[in-house]
Amino acid sequence: MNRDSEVASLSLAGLIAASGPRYRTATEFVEATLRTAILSGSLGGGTPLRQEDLAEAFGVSRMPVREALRQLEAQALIDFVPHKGAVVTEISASDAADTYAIRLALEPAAFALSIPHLNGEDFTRAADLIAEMDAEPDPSRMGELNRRFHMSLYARAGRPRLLALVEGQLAAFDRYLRFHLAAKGREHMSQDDHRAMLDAARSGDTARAGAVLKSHIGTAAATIDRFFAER
Amino acid sequence: MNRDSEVASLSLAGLIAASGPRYRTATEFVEATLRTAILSGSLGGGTPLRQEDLAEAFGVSRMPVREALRQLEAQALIDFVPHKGAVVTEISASDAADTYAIRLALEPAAFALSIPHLNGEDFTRAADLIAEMDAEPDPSRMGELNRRFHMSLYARAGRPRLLALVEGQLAAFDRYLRFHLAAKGREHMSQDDHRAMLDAARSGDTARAGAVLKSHIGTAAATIDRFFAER
DNA sequence: TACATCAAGATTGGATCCAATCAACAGATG
DNA sequence: CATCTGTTGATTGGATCCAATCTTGATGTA
Repeated sequence: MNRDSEVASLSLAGLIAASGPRYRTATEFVEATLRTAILSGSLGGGTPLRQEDLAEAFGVSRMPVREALRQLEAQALIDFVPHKGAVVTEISASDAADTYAIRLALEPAAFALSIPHLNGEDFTRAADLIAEMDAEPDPSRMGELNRRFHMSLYARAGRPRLLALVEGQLAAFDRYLRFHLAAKGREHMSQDDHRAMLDAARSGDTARAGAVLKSHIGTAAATIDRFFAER
Repeated sequence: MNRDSEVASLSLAGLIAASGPRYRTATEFVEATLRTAILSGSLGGGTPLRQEDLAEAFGVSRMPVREALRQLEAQALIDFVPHKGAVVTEISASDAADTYAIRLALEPAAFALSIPHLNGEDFTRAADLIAEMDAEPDPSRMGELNRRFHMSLYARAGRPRLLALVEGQLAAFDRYLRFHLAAKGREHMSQDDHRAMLDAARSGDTARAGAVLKSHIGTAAATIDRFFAER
């Protein structure tokens, strides 16, 4: 066993032990844990993922590991290198730009479709999530809250596949959110954006909501770009 | 073996025999063949797909079948019903609307990013594909040609993940293209749209190109909607 | 010393086997 | 006659085993 694999196993050990929800199948367990580890940065880009090591770390056979890796490959989180094992895909300015281009295309569409059908309960939930984010000290939980906030505003779009795509892109964005938070200290800027989005949605102003959202995503993109440029 | 499964096997037999390209792995072979069968309509919505039957039909074990089904589930082409087997997802007006909403969001973005970098070779290829579509008598090949035409215009967007998403949506669209072709006879309408898209791209008119593309997608959506409404 | 060749190790994809779970149906019972 | 229950059959998820392929390092030679 080489050192990289040991590192991967050690990084995973905590996550595996802390596996809160109980999964229906071992494959789900492995996939969800690996995805969390990659998106949160516990498994950094370039980390090799050998099936046998992962199977041992998870206490399962190689088969659920294999299926989980396939799923992660489909989500562009890992690359398969034939006869060398899977490796966690590297993050890069260009990959981040890709994510932002997709978000910029999809999210305003989902938002516009959703706004006319949002109700009071939705607005309350979104406001609660803003408050939660203001109070949340743990940066690693920020990704989920951010994702839930955005999704709460898109939820009434009535387009399940569109929403699934958006949610996937927001999850992919988690890999970069860490840098964003690091660069912006406590990220008050985007909380202002979030409030503006909610306000616009409340008043049913679809055009303004779209403009705010695009600017929100654009600001985040610029922050990440700057981060990559500065190294 | 129940009758539905026999139908599925029979539908597949031809495709399996005609498998032109040689695949690197059995999983790829099964996945590609099943996807083609579903997208082309050979396997209609609701068809149950039992792993054992498929394994027998493909001449492989259940394992590559299982992995292929997982991939297809991730692409929303099949649903897993626990302890009942997988079934091909039903197509519906609402699902079609979902596909169109996604295309309408993603494709203009890809087009706009690509247009400034398109070169003469790209335009020639696109024009060739239009000519090919004009001459193609086989409706089942139209989907691939249509997809390649669209992708040829987006190819220079420089956003690999965005393009992968777009290509996936265009492939999903194949399931509806059959109805579109049936409704429009020889579909000269959208060939006009295709020429207009190419013209706009050639002259570098990003705004007009986007407008034409949106109208193109909107027209197709309306045709499909009408088709579903009429039954 | 550089390079070609070959053997051993590692890694994956696939096959077969086993256990757990659930659906469906027959039969009993109120 | 409706309903509940127990049993059987079907189906999947997971484990273990095997074969094929590639990488890598050692070794011999020009």
